Amino acid sequence: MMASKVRSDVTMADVAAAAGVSRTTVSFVLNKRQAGIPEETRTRVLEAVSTLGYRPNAGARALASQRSDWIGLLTEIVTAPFAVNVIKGAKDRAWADHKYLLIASTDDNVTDAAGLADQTVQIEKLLEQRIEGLLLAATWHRAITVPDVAREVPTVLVNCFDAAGEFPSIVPDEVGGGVVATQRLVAAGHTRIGFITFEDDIPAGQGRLRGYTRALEAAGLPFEPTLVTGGDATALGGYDAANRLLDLAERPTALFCGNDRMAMGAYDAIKERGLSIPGDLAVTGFDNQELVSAYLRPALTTVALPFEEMGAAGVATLTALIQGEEVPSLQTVSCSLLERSSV
Amino acid sequence: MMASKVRSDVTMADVAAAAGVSRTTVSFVLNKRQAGIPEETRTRVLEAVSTLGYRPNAGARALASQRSDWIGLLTEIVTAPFAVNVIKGAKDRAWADHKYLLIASTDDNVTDAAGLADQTVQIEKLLEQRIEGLLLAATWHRAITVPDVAREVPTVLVNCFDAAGEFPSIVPDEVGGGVVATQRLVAAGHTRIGFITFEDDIPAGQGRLRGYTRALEAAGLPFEPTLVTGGDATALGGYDAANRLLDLAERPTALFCGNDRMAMGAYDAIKERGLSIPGDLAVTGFDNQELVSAYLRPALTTVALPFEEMGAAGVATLTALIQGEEVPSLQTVSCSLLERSSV
DNA sequence: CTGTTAGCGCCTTCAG
DNA sequence: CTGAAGGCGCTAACAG
Repeated sequence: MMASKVRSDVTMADVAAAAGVSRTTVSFVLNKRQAGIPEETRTRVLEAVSTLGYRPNAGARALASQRSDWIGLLTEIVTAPFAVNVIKGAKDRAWADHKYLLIASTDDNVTDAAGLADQTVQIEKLLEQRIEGLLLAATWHRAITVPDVAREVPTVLVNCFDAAGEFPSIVPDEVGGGVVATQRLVAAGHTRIGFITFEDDIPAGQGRLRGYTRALEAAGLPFEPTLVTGGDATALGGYDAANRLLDLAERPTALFCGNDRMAMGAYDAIKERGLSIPGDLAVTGFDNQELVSAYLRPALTTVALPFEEMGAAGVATLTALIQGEEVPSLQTVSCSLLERSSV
Repeated sequence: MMASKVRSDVTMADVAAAAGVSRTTVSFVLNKRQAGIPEETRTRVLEAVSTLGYRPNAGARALASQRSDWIGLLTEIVTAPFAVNVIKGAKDRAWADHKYLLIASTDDNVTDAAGLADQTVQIEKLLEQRIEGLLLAATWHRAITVPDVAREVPTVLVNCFDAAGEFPSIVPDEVGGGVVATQRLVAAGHTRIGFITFEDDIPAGQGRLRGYTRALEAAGLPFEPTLVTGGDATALGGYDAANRLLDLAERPTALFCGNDRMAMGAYDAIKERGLSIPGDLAVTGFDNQELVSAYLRPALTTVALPFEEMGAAGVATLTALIQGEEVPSLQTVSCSLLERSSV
């Protein structure tokens, strides 16, 4: 099997010739730059464009106009696929602004030198394409080290932030998410609510815990340290932590799990004791990793991370930055509750 | 917060001036086109490049050389994130060939008109960047409708195929995967192996079933229709199907589940009966959706779909096609068994 | 081995 | 309202 058709090579000059006008005129009608071009000329040009199958050459346009309309997006997509919605949000918002996304990806959740080097190379490639701005997106909310080259162009951080606070960033409202997850349980009448947190000290853990305590406080419920226990962020970690909570003399009637994977493990612990969800124990998760939460039985009520919105906000912020506007250094996007059947 | 640094604007002429040579010479050392340039000149140029922070302008280069070195990749990544490894494979292979990936994404598993239109627009944008070839990647193995514009440039299909067989395509070896998943169970000594298939008639279902029957045959085991049952491709579908199999008078001692989500449901059905995995029932899945398979308890032995390899094969095939070589119209990439703890 | 000379396809003043 | 002319940054013959 071989390649069939070759790309036509019609240029603007061809269109001009076919329409019997100058290249300037063609450029004007295509870019809607000049107001008063006779309708008749306009349609003649447009017809020539479509019959010849003319397609503007983005590279040439960028060269001449010194504007590429490209925005670069570097993401660690490969390692934590569920964050791809950032791409969707960014892409849609960019298109609406007549900007286009150049997506590059990194292999790793880099903190090490090799990863930084890889990122640098990727960004350089993006820079060679003369992107007007750069979006750096992480798969999980955390502090990152921004490669130096990123400074060559306006840069916005999505789902992450730099320790120095040098770059504008967009992050999820972990605290607010913790509040809604807990409130849902409170609303269902629970007063002894366990919280399974991460043993690692990460922004998600800190924020969600704070949300939990705030919601308790707002509801006039006491905070009991024994109801909070940590584990690693996996199903096994959740299983162990849930068992600890279920072993309590006065065991909780509801569990707020730090993430969906831990909730997956908690389900096992609960079911093993012959307890039912949500009858004996109500459960809420966090992250809405659909592969997990939607297919658990019963389906898990959880809090969705606003990846799509963060992607869109990233582009909007970047666009403003490119135009020299002032932008907030930290934006927080709220997380919403997804009601399913575990409460 | 505002944008800080502006991108420098050093051009090749600047480098030439700084190094005291002509632009041609700079171009030669940068592109390694001319063999015998004095080491001394070379280093002088390279130094100028780095002190000035020169960065080649890809657009200008493409314009002059009529080669963009870009390959377009259109994927439905957003809807089925786990297939992102296609990107990784494609990217790595492309970089090795000094080609770069321009990634675009579609919102939907399109078969409808709106989706096709969206794809068309995306491809056109890619074409304006003068990509030299196009990769169309699907998230699940199936027949797709290729937008007409794709014909303007060499195109290869990844994890999908067109009904007319007009485009070269790369697909997973579902049959082979079905064979290894079944064989693993046979190797563990099982002789009554149930198979949970998809009720929808899709390539994955057909292939995996064929693999199951072949493996049985190769092992000299009888094929019993009652041991094969279908359901929809979700945890619930797997749960129901597993229950049906477990209700059999002479129940199977092993279950090959059509995919990991169904295996997730099967686990529930098994555990509810107080049966243990793999003690009472061994289980294999398919797809290796890590969020599920790695975190199930016990971790699921499953078959991994070769996304990364398919991405790489796609780029390799496309590169050949671009160079006018003959390529096979259908390539099948083998699926490998991932041993965990459920057998 | 290095410099000169043309464009690549498009945009953009500036005249007409 | 439309055309002519120059140039964006780079590559590629072709001389020297």
